[in-house]
Amino acid sequence: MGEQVMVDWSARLGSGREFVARTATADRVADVLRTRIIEGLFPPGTRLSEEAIGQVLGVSRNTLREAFRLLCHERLAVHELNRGVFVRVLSADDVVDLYRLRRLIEGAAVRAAGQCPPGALDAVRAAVSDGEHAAARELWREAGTADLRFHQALAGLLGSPRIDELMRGVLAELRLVFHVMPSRQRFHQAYLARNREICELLEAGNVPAAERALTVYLDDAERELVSAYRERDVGAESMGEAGKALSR
Amino acid sequence: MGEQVMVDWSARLGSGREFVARTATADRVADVLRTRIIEGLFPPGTRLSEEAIGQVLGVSRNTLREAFRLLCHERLAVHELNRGVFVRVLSADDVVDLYRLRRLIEGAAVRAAGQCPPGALDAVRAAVSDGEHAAARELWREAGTADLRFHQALAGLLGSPRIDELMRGVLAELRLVFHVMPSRQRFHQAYLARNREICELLEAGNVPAAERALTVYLDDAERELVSAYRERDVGAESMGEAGKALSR
DNA sequence: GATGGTAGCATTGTTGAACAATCCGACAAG
DNA sequence: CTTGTCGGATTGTTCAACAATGCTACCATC
Repeated sequence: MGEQVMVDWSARLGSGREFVARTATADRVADVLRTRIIEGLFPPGTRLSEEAIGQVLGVSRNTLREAFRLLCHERLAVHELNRGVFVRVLSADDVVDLYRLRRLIEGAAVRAAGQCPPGALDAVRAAVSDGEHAAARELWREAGTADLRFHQALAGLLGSPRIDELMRGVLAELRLVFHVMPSRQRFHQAYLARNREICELLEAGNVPAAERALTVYLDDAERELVSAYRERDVGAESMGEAGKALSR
Repeated sequence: MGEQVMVDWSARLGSGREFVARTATADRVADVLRTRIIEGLFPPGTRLSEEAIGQVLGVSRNTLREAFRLLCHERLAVHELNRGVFVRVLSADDVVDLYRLRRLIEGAAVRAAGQCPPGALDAVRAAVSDGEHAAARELWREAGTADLRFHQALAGLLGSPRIDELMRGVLAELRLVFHVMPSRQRFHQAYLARNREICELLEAGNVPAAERALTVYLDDAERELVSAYRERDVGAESMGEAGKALSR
């Protein structure tokens, strides 16, 4: 008899558990570094010195190394033995692969939007209008994050925790790509209108049209990024090709 | 003049780079623990003691902790603050989520098999016959790994490094699920014939039929695993429900 | 008998120092 | 211009120490 209420308690208390349970320092350090990397304070290629960062953040080298491992596992950094960890610098191939994943995930999400419960699109709609408001006030940084949150919400339609985290990782990697591009503010702004279009098509239940719009969106974005890479590469042909190949 | 041959050298040497570069001990430790976990030597729920394992493997606690972080990030273990790390014990919800991911990945892979270059199905075909040979000789362990390799090869048709690694993680988690099931040998064996069917349909270019067969395959497997969980859960209701819920 | 406190022990969290191994740049020699 | 070589700087790894936390058993109280 009392059984039911106890289960009820535990279910509601469980949601607050991650609040009471403080996180380990290594996790917090990883969080800090992750945001620093994503926000561009550490440009791709930057070396993350154990001693320097450890001193600034006030943590020991051992703890810091645990955090580095996590970042490397998330592909935000790379670990070269006896040389240290560096902020990841992505190649054009990486961009292609990332958009392959996006097509897979977001495409499935749009197709699944048909049999979603009402209210599932709330987060999507909110991200769209947030982006527009930010753009109207010329807050380009906010507009960019809103753009990414739109696609995160899109992936969320699948209702899968693993896909949510996968998408988080994909978008984090993508932000690394954006930093290579000049003026990423304009880049995001150009796509805000398309976000609204996709959102409205979904609300109207027109899944095929939404899927087509999404495909065009992703194809255009990928093309733009890859061509930006091509231009940048021909501009940096000062170093010998052989040395470049060996350095990877 | 000599430029061309140098580029040639570097391209071929680059493939051997990961051979010469020894891996760090933390990575090797993580490898060992990973195989121990997925082979079932450490059953789900087992606590991984820092001192005990560190002593056996001859590594220091700090190095071991780096390895633990990796395993937690791969979802093969969970880290509870001030309590240690435990081999992950998956819930029925996890099974559902994992099969959602499998449907997404493998479904896309089968659909992409149409425009794959000839020879792309070689790995798939090899996994199928390996599994049959192993089953014929009643090597159930080998048959099980061949089954998983079949699906890994299927995902490989997408030609995406990230999806390959994602699939590796998904299958590793699933092996954790299999250990909960009694007699996982029989489980895999029953699906070997379906693997051949899917493979032959793909070789014949009949993509829609292959996709249907795959869907049935995944639905059946998921149903079987989830029902096994349900049975196990009602059998283990000796412990209070509230306590069980809070322990997560 | 059930609840609540408390002391002790084992384990984890984190740090700092230490030493070996490795990389990198500079500089000299052919 | 290439090839050794040397020294400084950084990473790889271990060890020892201490604080913080969790667990268990025991005891007291109602």
